[in-house]
Amino acid sequence: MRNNTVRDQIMDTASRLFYDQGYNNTGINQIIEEAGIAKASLYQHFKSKEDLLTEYLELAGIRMYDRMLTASEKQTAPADKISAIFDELALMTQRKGYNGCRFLNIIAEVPSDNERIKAQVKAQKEGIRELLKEIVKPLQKESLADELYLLFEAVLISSKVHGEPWPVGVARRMAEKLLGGK
Amino acid sequence: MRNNTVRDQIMDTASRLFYDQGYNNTGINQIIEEAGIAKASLYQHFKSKEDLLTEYLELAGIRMYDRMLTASEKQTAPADKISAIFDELALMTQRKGYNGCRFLNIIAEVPSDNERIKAQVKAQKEGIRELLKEIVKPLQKESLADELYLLFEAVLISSKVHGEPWPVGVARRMAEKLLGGK
Amino acid sequence: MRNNTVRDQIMDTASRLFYDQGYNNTGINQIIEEAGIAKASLYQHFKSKEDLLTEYLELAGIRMYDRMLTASEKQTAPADKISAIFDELALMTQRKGYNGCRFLNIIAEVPSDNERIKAQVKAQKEGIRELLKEIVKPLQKESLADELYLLFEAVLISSKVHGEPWPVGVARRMAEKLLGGK
Amino acid sequence: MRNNTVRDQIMDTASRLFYDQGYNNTGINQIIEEAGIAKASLYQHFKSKEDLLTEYLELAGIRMYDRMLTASEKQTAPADKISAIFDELALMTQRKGYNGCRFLNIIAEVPSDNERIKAQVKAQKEGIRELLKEIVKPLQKESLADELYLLFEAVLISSKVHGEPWPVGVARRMAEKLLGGK
DNA sequence: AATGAATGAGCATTCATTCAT
DNA sequence: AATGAATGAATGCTCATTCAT
Repeated sequence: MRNNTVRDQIMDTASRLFYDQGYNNTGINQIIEEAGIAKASLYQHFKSKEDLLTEYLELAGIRMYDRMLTASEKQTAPADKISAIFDELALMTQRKGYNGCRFLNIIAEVPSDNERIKAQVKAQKEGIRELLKEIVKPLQKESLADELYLLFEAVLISSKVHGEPWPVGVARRMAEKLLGGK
Repeated sequence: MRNNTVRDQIMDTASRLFYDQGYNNTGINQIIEEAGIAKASLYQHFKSKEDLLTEYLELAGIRMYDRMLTASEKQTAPADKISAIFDELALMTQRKGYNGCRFLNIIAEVPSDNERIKAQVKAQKEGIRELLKEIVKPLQKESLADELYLLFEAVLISSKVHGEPWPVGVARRMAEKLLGGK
Repeated sequence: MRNNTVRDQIMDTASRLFYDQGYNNTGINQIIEEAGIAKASLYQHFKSKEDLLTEYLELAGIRMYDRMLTASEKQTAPADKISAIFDELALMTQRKGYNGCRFLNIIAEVPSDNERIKAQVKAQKEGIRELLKEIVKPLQKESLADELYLLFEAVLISSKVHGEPWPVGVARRMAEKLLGGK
Repeated sequence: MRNNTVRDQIMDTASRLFYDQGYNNTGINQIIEEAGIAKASLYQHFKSKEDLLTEYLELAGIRMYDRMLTASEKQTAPADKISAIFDELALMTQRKGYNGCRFLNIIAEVPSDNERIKAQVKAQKEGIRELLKEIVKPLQKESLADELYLLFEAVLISSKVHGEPWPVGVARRMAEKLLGGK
C-alpha cells in the first residue's frame, strides 16, 4: 500500500496537463506550481521530465487497457464484447474535454529519434490489438482483429479532428458488419 | 512571376524540419541556420513562427489533396479510383522517413485553444472526405465515403505507430470489400 | 519653396510618434509604415534615427519659441506679455493628448553621454529663458526672468505628472505676484 | 531577517543603470552582467523587467521622501524646514552624476498607456506635495504648499537641463520670499 | 529619388536541470 | 524527504541600418 502522496500529486498534475495542453506545451514550472510542490521535490521523484512522461504513458496504458478489458468482460459473445468496447469509445470521445488519444498525441510530439517513447506507445497499441485478437479468436476470421483495431484508431483520431460524434457511429456500424450482423 | 528564392528556402527548410522533428521541437534558430539566412530575413517574410506553420499546412494540404486527386483521376470506375488512392497511401506510408500525417501531427502539438490551426487541419481533412464523397457518389451507398475516410485516417496513423506495412494492406482489403460487396 | 513631400511626411509622422510614444518606444518600422514610405527612402532623407530626432527637436523648438513670441507680441506691457504666455501654457497643457514637454521628454530618454542632443535641448530652453529676459527687461528686476522660467518649466512637467489643471493656475498666480500684482 | 544578497545585488545594479542610462537604454543583459549573476536568476527574483522598474521606483520613492522628511525634521519652524529641504535639493542636484529626478525621467520613458507606472510616479510626487502641505500648515497660507512644490519640481528638472547651480539658488530665494514675505 | 530584401546584434523571457542546505 | 536559489542554453522576436536594383 503506497502512501507517497507527493509523488501521486505530481503524477496527477502532470497527467492532466500533458493531456490537456500537450507534453511540450507543459513546463516543469507549471507542474510544480499546480501540484503545489517545490521544484527539487519533483526531481527527487522523477529524474527528468521524460521520466514523468514514461510513467504517464505507463499508467494511462494500464487504465485504457483495463477500461476496455472490463467493458468487454461484462459480455460473453465476441460481438457483444466488441460492441461494449465501442460503447466505451463513444463515452470517451464524446466526453467534454476529450483531446484525442494520449498515445497518438505523444507520438506526434516526440522527436522521431526517441525510440524509447515510440516503443512504449507502440506497445500500448499492441496491447489493445492483442485484446481484440483474444476477443474475436473464437470467430476464426483472419485479420478481423486488425480490422477492428484500425476502426478503433480511426475513431480516436477522427473524433479529435472533427469534434463530432459521427466517426464513432460510422465505425461502430462497420464493426457490426464485420462481426456478421446481417 | 515571383522570384522569392529566399522565402522558398525558408519554407522548404521549415517544412522539412516541422515534419521530421515536429513543430515545437523545431526552433527558429535551427530553421535559419539550415536555411542559411539571417533571423530578421525570416521575419521579413513571415511575421511569426505560427505564420510559418499556417503556410506549411496550406502547402501540404494542397499537395496532399492534389496527389490523391491526381491518382484517382487516372481511373474511371469509383472502385478503381479508391484503389489508386490506397496505392498512393501505400507509397506514402512505406516511404523511408514517413513520420505520420502532417496534419494529425500538428493537431497533437498545438494548444487546444488554438482554434485557427485546428480549423485549418479540420478543413484539410474535410477536403479529403469531400473528395471521397465525390468519387463514390455514383455508387449511391450512404456513408460509404465516411467509411473509406476512416480507413484512410487509420492507415495514416497506424502506419506511423507500428512502422509496418500491414495497416495499409488490411485497410485496402476492407475498402475493397466495401466497394465490391454487392 | 520646398516640395519634398516625402521628407515632410516622414518628419510629420516621426514627430507625432516621438511625442505620443516617446523616442525609444518608436521604431523605424512604425514610422515608415505610418508614413507610407519605404525604409530606404527614410534613410535617403535622414542618415540615422538620431538625425530624425535632431530635426524633430529643431522644428519643435522653433514652433514652441514662435508660439510664445507671437502670443507675447500681441501685448505691450511686460506683465501682459507674460500673462499671454501663461495663457498659451494653459492651452498647451490642458489639450487632450498633452504628453509633457517635448524637450524634457527627450532629455530623459537619451543616454547621459549624448552631449549633442542634451545641448540641443538646453539651447531650446535657453531660448525661452532669453525671451523671458527680453520681455521683463524694462522692469529691471534682477533674476525675475529666471523665476518666471522656473515657473514655466514647473508647469510643463507638473501638468504631465498630475494630469490636472492646477499647476498652471498656481504658477500663473505666482507669476502675477512676481510682476507686481498688488 | 532576510539574506537576499543576490536579489539586492540585482536591484542595486538595476537602480544604478536605470538612473544613469535610462530604463529603455538598459538591457537585461547589462544588468545581469554587471550584477554578475545568471539571467534566470534575475527572473527568479523579478518576474519581468517592469517588475524591476516598479520596485526601483518604490525604493527610490521611499528614499527620496525619507531624505526630505529627515532634513525637515531637524528644524522646527516651517520656514527652516523648507530651507532644509532646499539644502537637500542643492546637494542632490549639484552632486556629480546627477541625472535628473528618477520619477520625472521614468514618466518620460514609459508609453503613455502604462497607467500603473504613471500612477506610481504621480503617487510619489503627491507624497512630496503632502509633506510640504504638512510643513506649511501652521502658516495657514492657502496654496503655499503647491507653490513650493512647483519650485521643487522646477529645481529638479532645470538642474538637469542646464547642469548649472543657479536653478536651485533662484528657487530657494523665491521660496524664502513666499515664506518670509509678511 | 525610391525601393524591397537582407542583415548582425540585441531584446525580454522561459527552458529543464542541479546544487547547497 | 524536501526546498529555494541558481544556472547555461535556448526560446521567439525586433532593432536600426545597409545594399543591390
